[in-house]
Amino acid sequence: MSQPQPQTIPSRRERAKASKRRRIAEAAAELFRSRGFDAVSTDEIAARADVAKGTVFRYAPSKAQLLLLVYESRLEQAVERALQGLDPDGAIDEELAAVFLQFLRLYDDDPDLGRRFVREVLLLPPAAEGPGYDLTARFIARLADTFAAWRSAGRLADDVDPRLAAQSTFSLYYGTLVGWLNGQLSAAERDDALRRSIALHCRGMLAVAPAKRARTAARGKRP
Amino acid sequence: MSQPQPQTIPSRRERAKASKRRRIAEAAAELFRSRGFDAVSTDEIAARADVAKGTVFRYAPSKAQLLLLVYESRLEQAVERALQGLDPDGAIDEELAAVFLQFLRLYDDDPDLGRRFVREVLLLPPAAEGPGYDLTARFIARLADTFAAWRSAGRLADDVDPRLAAQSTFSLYYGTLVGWLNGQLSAAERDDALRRSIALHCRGMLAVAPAKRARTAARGKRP
DNA sequence: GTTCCAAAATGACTTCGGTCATTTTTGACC
DNA sequence: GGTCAAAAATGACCGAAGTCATTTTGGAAC
Repeated sequence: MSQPQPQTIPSRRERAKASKRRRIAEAAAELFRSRGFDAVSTDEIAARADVAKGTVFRYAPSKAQLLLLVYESRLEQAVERALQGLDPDGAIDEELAAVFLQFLRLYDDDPDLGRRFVREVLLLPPAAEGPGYDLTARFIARLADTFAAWRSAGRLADDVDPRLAAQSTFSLYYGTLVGWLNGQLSAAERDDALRRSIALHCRGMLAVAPAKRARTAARGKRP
Repeated sequence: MSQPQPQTIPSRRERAKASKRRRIAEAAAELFRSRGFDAVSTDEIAARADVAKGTVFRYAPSKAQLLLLVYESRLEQAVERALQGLDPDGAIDEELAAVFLQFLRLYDDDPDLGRRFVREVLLLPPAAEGPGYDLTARFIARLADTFAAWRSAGRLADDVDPRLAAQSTFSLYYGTLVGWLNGQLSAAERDDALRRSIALHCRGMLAVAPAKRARTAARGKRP
């Protein structure tokens, strides 16, 4: 991706590390999925990955962060797939909905684990370091580029801030995701809510067809 | 509020419970604020509240949920104040921004603790029971009523779904809150981002002044 | 005042996440 | 092969969250 992909084979040490990371991630994924996050101890994960307990904590700073290992690759793939799949000429609201619907589907197979992940990791690691930690931030930046392109093509109003638009759209997605994970929305309602809220949001951003934009009604003063 | 306010004095038992709840909440609040969530143990909280450790867990199912006790009353007050303060004739985007800016200010005094609260509690208690737990859901329902009133007054487009509009606006607030708590936004940027994203969102919902609404451009087909 | 029971409180105990001093492995250099 | 320092792995240990069998309390009924 951004790595220049060195052709040299990584050292034995690097290979061993990669292997351990993978084993730990897989052990955690399997155990979490079969028995649930809380019911699995880090000792079990270590045993299954065939490493000592302390080693687990060299690859993830806490049990919660193991969820990042578990979701990392799927998330990265989903981001690539979604952005790649964008049709530059498609209706903006539909394209955006298509992107985020893909993200929602990531959690379909195990919503409970998804909830833990969203809660513990995606939101609020104060200064988490490493690869794919600010994955969200990087995605939003790329989405902002897309908005900028749309604007350049004259499809969005000139006064739309691409960065803000990207952030806002993500917020709408996130709110929908949470509503579903919390059990307030069924999967179908969730998809519908996402589509409609994005469509609504886009309405204010689209370039008006030929001439004057409808002007805001009722401008009051705040006391 | 919704309680019919029984005039009879609560039984001794009820009074004792209320007192304990208050003592626990206060002890937790003071300790968390002075030393931070992680550095405080539940034993200390119990000692300060002058109850046994087990008692703490009768009033909050986990340490994290103590944060709900800590924030509960401030949150309820803020909701009332914010909704009360709404000017029905004010500009819709500005009124909404004013409401949510008040919520943001709740966390100004201790953003770290706020982050813990938002992370642990506001989001994702699967089936939390009791008073003020679905506080968010109830607030959104009331906000939806406000949107419905605006629409009835002809100030919003007829096809706006009040419930969805309320949910979406809340999502924008939430996203902004998280961005700030995560340190990506300064307090000033946060306020600005909130105002602008709400304004943008409202643009698509406002009733157009006199006649035809600008029609969506470029309708593509999804493959 | 006595009886009785359900609700509440208690604190010793268990379990598990996370640490860290010690040991082992790796690979560079000779 | 031998030496050495840095990186990685290890697992005994620690502290604190949360549990639960037992005790205490409140108050209703008599």
